Order: sequence, then structure tokens, then C-alpha cells
Amino acid sequence: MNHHVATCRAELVAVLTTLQSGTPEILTVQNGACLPAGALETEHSSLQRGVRHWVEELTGFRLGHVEQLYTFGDSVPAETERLVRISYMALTRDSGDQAGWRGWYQYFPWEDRRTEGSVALLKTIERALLEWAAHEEEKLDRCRVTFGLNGESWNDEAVLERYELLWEAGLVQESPYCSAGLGERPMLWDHRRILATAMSRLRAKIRYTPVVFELVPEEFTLLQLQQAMEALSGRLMHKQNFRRLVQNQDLVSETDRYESGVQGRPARLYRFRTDNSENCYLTGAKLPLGTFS
Amino acid sequence: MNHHVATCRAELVAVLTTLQSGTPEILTVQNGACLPAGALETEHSSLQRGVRHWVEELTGFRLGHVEQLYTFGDSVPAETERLVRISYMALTRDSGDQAGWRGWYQYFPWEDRRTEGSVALLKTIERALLEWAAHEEEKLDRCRVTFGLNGESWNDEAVLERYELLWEAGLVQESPYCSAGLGERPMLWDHRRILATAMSRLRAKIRYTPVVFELVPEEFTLLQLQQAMEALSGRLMHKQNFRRLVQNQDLVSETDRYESGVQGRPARLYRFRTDNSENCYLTGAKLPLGTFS
DNA sequence: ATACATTATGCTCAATAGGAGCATAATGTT
DNA sequence: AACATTATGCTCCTATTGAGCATAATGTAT
Repeated sequence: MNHHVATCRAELVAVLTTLQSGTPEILTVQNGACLPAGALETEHSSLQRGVRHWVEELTGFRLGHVEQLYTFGDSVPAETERLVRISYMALTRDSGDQAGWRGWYQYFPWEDRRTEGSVALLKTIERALLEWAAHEEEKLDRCRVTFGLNGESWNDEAVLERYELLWEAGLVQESPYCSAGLGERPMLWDHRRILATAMSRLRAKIRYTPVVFELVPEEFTLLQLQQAMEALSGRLMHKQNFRRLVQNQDLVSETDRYESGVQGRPARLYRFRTDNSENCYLTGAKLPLGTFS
Repeated sequence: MNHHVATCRAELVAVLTTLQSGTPEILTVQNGACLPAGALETEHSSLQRGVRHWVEELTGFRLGHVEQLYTFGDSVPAETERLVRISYMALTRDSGDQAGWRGWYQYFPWEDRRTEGSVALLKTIERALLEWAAHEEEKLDRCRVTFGLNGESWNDEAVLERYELLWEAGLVQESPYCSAGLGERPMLWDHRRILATAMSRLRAKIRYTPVVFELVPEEFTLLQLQQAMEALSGRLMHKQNFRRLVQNQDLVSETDRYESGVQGRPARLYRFRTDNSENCYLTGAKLPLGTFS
């Protein structure tokens, strides 16, 4: 058998996330149907620069910190030229005046467990999954672990695993076997998979590096910081313990200013301690996110 | 300015790791100078299958579990065609009778902190680094944090960060400014960077998933398991506490057999509990690896 | 002005996890 | 029989963390 080196095009895909009034949002194009993407060009001196170029071209947005996610490269039988899709994650504090921002949880409503409504959705999913798994022991086990059913705990980082399980079960709209879906917004191609990968990665990352601080204002109250963590992880946490941990970590420093114009006792404003920030990214910051049922 | 879609070749690089008599080893080609690699071909139906194909072709080895690491794509000014290099990590229990296995710590001797000798090497590195950093505050800080100097703790997962720092300081042989090196074995191109990435990833992974069990025999003593963790992380740990933690995690089950032919009281053999192994990979296993000075 | 709602912040208590080391058990060697 | 050597069980102490009570400081309704 002869072997032929494949010539390919490399496509660069970006998941740019921001926090807008308590919801994580991503920058999309084509009315929310896909992520900004474009081909690697000879003019791009590196992959990262290619990503920056395309996001700026398509949305006018200049990226800050960028991180590689995953490279997909399955061959499509019909096509002659090979496509390698390299995905990136980026964060930004201010969403600017761009259009095209969409909430994470429009695409993954079951990932937001902060509201009462989420319980109902999870019940629906549970019923549908159990019906799909029928009485196959192995499938049932996967459902239990992945969705935290039956006393198993919910792992907020398993976004991709949950999406893939729902795909297999024909419960998401991209699935070829899907009839109705779960009221979520779908995406073209595998872009929702890529978004899931980005969510997983970010949820993992906020636990042990101080990346949250790239998403909140320069000065913030501890409640705002907590709510940012909650929005990203999709779960509520204990207020007093959160304060304690953040303060013990020496990650923030007090200012002498307070929040104004709200109900109740005004909250003190804090800022991220930039003097040891460089270090934290390496040595770890351990923001708390405990476990729950 | 005109833009041109770049045609590229995709190269697949594999870091295959095994444990051989208490040392992590990788499979190499060209007398240890590089990692097995090859171009993505039209016949490969997926990137993973391409990796498997090349490793088998070059070394006769069939891969088990494979995981993607990172994709490199910087353009080389001189070349017309673009090269995208996609790297993978794989593990295997038995090294077979292949040649080409080399110890991790030949390439990264400073990453092995189990022996007394490592202290001397670290002293040498510390002196050289401090000389390089001179009195620049920022550089000194990086050195302290990255190499755990001056009371900072050693982060065993920061293999790549340490390599890059040494590269900048001209202390590793790949560096253009390097005069002598540190007695390590170099590699061609950026293959030592890729190895560093794999080591970082594996060291991170053994903490919260039960991957170690893919590197030890089916039946093992708790000391063997501990020494496997120590070999991979490059640091020694407390024996009794290790036992306690492993047993409390419900990861292993006793057999009724014992080790034979060694000094001292014979140790009981254990095996990995496969009944909930699937779950552990998702819910986490938390093997201990504490911190040390 | 006073009572009350609301949010921030300080503090306690109990359970658990993790680091360090002592004590005992079971083998081989001299 | 004494001793070296390794395995295994157990205790003590400390740090971390989950849960909730108590107090402080503001705005709002009466």
C-alpha cells in the first residue's frame, strides 16, 4: 500500500469568554450559530497570531491572553483536502460594543445549577437518559456518574462528557438521532463540542489559578468575585467560607473604598494583588469550589 | 495586503512512557536524539490513528491509551510549506523487547529529586541562575518560584517552565547561548520541549486520576505503587501515609497472595479495583503527592 | 425618629484530611 | 538466638473546610 503525505488546511477557532451581568458569554458569529474561525494563512507567523487576526477581522475584537484547547483532525470521507481544526480559549474583561455575545447556558442550560429551574431540567434529562440506558448496567453507570444522579456528586468540569453522553442518547440537537432536544441553542459542525471543551477547561482553571480576576473589574466586592466564580462553575457557594478562603490566600488587598448605591451595608472594594500574581499562576491559587450533591 | 491560505503538512509526535525498574522511560529513535514522529497521511482516518501508525512503523510498538498534548505551529521563515506539529502522550505497562528506551531523567536530571545527588545539581543550577538573573528583581522572582529556591516550594508539575527558564538562561544545550549545559542529554528540534510537556501532564494527571495503574503490573505491593508515583513525580513520600490514603480511596483490593524472594516481611499484593475504575477517571482518585520544600 | 429589611462581615464548632513518627509483626541472615 | 529488614497498624497534632450563628452598617417604610 502506498502512503501519501496529506496536505491540509489548518482552521483556527476561538472561544472568547466574558462575564456580563453575572452570566458567562461567548463571542459568536452568524447569529450565534458558530464560533469565530478562519484558515491559517501564510502571513500568520504563529498559530496564536492567526487566531488574533481572525477574531479581530470577524468581530473587531483584540484578544488578550490566549490558551490552546484541542486539535481536531478527523478526516471527512468526501473531501480530498484534509482539515485540521485547532481551537483556542481567550478571556476578556469588557465585551466592548460588539454584537454577537451569547450566554453559555443558552447552549448548555443543564450546566447552570444556580437556579431552581435547573432542578426541573435535570429531572427531565434524568428520565430521558434512564429510558435510553434501558437496563444496560454500563450505560446506567455512565449516566449516574456523569450527571451526578443517585447520590453521585456533580462534577462541574465534566461539561464535555455530559454533552457527549447526551449526544449518544440522541438528546441534543446535533445528534443524528435527535427528535426534540432540550430547549438548548445548537451550533453548526462541532462548535458546541469546542465550547464544551472551553467551559471544562475554564472551570478547571479557576480552581487553581487566579484567572477569575481577568473577568471581574479592577476593583470588586468579595460578593462580586464569588458570583463570578458561581457563574463560571454553575453552582452556588457558601458566602462566609468563600470570604475566608479568598482572604487567607493573600490574593486580594483591601482598598479604602466601598460600593455605593445598593441595598444593605455597603461592601468593601478589593483589588487583585498584582505583586505576586505572576507567582500565583505557577504556584497555584486554590480558589474554593467544594463539592455538592 | 493579500492573504493566502497556508497549505501545510501535519507532523505527529508521540511521547510513549513506561516504567522500567523504578525509572520512567520514553521510547526514542535515532539513538535517543528524537521522539518517534511522522507525517499525517491521507490514509489516516484520524490524528490518533496516525500516531499509532507511525509509532508501530518506527518502533514496532502498538499503543494503548493515547492523549493529545499540544499543537505547535510557528512558521520557519526559510520554509515555504507550513508545518503543524501535533504531539501526543501514551502509556504502556511493558516495554517489550524494543530498543530505544531512555530514562526521563537523562534528559531532565534536575527533575529527579529522589536522590542525594540531586541536591548538588540543584545547587549548581541555583548558582548559575542567580548569576544570570544578576540583580534584576523580576528574573530573580521567576527563578525562586520556578525552582523552589529561597523557601518557595517545589512544584513538580512545572517541568516545562523550568526548561524554558533554563533555556533563556543559556543553561541547556538546545539554547543558542549555551556553553556547557548541565550534563543532560539533548534532543533535536523542540523534542525536549515536547517531552517536558508530557512529563508535566503526566505528573498532573497521576494526582487526580488512577493512571498510575496503567504503569504498574496487574498485581503489585503498595510499596511498588508508591515507588511508581515517586518515580513519576520525582520526589519521595511518607510510606505509612501513602498506604492510608490509597486504602481510604477504595482504589485497590487485597489479594490473598504475597510478594516473595525479598528481604524482610513479605508484602501483600493488591490489584486495581476495576469495578469502579471507569468512574474514577471522571470523578477523580486523588492520589497523594503533598508538597515539600 | 423607630422598626425592619437587607447585605456585609466576624466568629465558633465539628468533621476531615494530611504530615510526622512510634510500635509491632513477619520474614531472612548471622 | 540475636539482629537486620521490610510491612503494617496506630496515635498525635495541625490545617482545611463545611455549616451556621451573631453582629454591623446601610436603606426604607411607618
